[in-house]
Amino acid sequence: MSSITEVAKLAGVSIATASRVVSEADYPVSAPTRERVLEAARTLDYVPNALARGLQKSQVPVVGVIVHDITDPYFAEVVRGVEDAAATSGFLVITCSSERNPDREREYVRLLRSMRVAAVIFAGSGLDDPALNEELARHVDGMREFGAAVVHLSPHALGEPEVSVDNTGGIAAMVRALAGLGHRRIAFLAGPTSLYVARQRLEGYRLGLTDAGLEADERLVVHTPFDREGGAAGVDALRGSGVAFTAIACANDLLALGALARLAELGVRVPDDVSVAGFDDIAVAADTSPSLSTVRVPLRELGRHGFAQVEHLLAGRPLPGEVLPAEVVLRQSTAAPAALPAATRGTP
Amino acid sequence: MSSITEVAKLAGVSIATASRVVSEADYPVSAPTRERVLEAARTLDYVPNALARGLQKSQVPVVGVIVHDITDPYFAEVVRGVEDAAATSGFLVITCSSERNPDREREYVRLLRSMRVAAVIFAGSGLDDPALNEELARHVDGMREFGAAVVHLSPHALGEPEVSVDNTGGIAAMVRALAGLGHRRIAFLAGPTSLYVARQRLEGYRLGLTDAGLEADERLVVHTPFDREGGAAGVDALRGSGVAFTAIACANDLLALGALARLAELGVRVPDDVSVAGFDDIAVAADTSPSLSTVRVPLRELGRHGFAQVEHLLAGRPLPGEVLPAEVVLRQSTAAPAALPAATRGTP
DNA sequence: CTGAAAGCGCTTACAG
DNA sequence: CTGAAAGCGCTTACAG
Repeated sequence: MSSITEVAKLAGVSIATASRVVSEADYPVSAPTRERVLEAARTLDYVPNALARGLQKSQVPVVGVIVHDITDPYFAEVVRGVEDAAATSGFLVITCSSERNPDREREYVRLLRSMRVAAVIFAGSGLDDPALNEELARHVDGMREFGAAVVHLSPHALGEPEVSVDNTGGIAAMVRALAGLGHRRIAFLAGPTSLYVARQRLEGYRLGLTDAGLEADERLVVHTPFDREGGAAGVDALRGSGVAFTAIACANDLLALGALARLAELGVRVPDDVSVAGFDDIAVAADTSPSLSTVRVPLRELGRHGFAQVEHLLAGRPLPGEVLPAEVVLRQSTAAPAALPAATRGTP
Repeated sequence: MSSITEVAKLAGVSIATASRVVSEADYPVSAPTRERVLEAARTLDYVPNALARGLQKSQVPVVGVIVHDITDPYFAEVVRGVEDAAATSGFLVITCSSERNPDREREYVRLLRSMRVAAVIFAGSGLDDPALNEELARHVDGMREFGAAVVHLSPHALGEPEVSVDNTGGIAAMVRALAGLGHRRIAFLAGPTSLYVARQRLEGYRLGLTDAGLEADERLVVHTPFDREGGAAGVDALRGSGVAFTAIACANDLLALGALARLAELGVRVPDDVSVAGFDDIAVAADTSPSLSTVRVPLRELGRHGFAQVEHLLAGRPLPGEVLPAEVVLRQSTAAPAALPAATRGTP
């Protein structure tokens, strides 16, 4: 693997000049000299050493993305958005599936620091874990100190996210849509209590209820983990409690998928017996049967904007905070409640 | 951010000694000295600079994974396996969604080379593109030359994959299973012709047909891209051709998902009117309705074994090539063909 | 067991 | 416009 020294030698110039040419530095080099260096680099198949350059600059063109789990379609989509934007700028993307495990998260941040990555994007929501957050704050300060950009894509303990999605408004809109179909008893699979994003969505549920003039009933709110199993467990909890409901809004699509599967097992028809709605609009939401009504969140966009913010931060001109819109998408899993007299359907 | 120089100073030793302690070098250092260095590192919150170390060693503890698309559940699962194994060894994982685009793939490999990553794992299958493969071969040679490990997880132009999955055997087993249910006319959505992995699976289809004593009919084989849209298009092509079939085997789950969706739109009942089977067993396969019969491939395992191979390669002791088993999983999307007299059902 | 020194491959004031 | 030289933070023969 040839180094800049060899390129310089072949071109008959100093390594300083060679460096200026190949690194596209903003520094005058005569056209013929430049051409000779470029030619030498080409014939030697020169690939600059990013580590040497990074050591100099205390920074490599790499962005780390901390996600809950890359196999969760939500995060895969966000990471893809980051990747696409990053590729355009010659940045590489490191994915870190922390499983929301403080130890794993800690370890990943440590490794990213040791790599002197130019930026870290926290794609997952913050956990309400004071000890972890304190340590994270230390690391984040440490990273910013040496010039790294830190960007959050969802609510967390350390401040406002730089880019995020309208969680509260999105869920509220879905609840209003369900109310608009005639539902009065709308249950909510709220996800874990310890996650800030889940709290925002729960707030959205309450807001939607208020907007629709419906009364809140805490027995209709079930907390479970944010996955398929949680959705199934939520359905069981709801049915076990004996409380009446005609629709289930879910804080994310994975919960809705789990709920759909469990209801099918139980022989409960969707949407005939109960309506189900998700949140996120991951790719499979359109492929389930019945297809899932949900709230579309521009996830890839979220990743792209996250990286855009990184670039602005690195350039010293941070963009103002940004909240991406969420939009209700009604598919087959929601309908007017069966028990309702036809006349009242559709009037909220 | 403190450096080893400061640690050495605080501990009152040379940087050589400090280095030997913090890098856990295999070199004798007296216990009390060691303790003082460790103590100093702790109080200074010392995080070693991986770039400086990597510059020395011409290698950083990072593995790049080239995938088709991280939002494709197949690849997300493989990457997760790599990540889990890598984390155990203190390696970070860079994901590169190349979209099977030669230019993107080229550019990613170049960036990975410039980063001096310790290894590159090609998770996606090879493309039959001579120009690209020639260039890839050059890069791969270049990487191996400076000590990087290169591992392939599926068939490609440059040789046998180090770790892979029994594509041919898996599809053949599924075809035999369908024949076992009584199907005689089994169509095959084969994916793209230019992908080596698709060719292996097509071979598996033919093998399964032969095993079951069924005749091949080329009109039953449809080539489309490896995604949902391809599955829908495949169904249309099959129906448009007017050829008779009672089952559709698909070369991957995404095709099957697309087929399922299109059949539902068309009012064709699955499995009553036609059986559908996939390949890979991605997470959603169990959640569709009807749930998808498929071939389970240990994807996370594939990623884990891929990284294990990387470590062995880096240690200079490559593991022998390995083919992971694939296993038929029958769910709701397959059944005996309706037209068949009950007496003959189940006998192949 | 300990340390002084060279060197990994770049970038960038500084001098010309 | 060009180049000599210092330095980024480590590791590792080499000498003691």
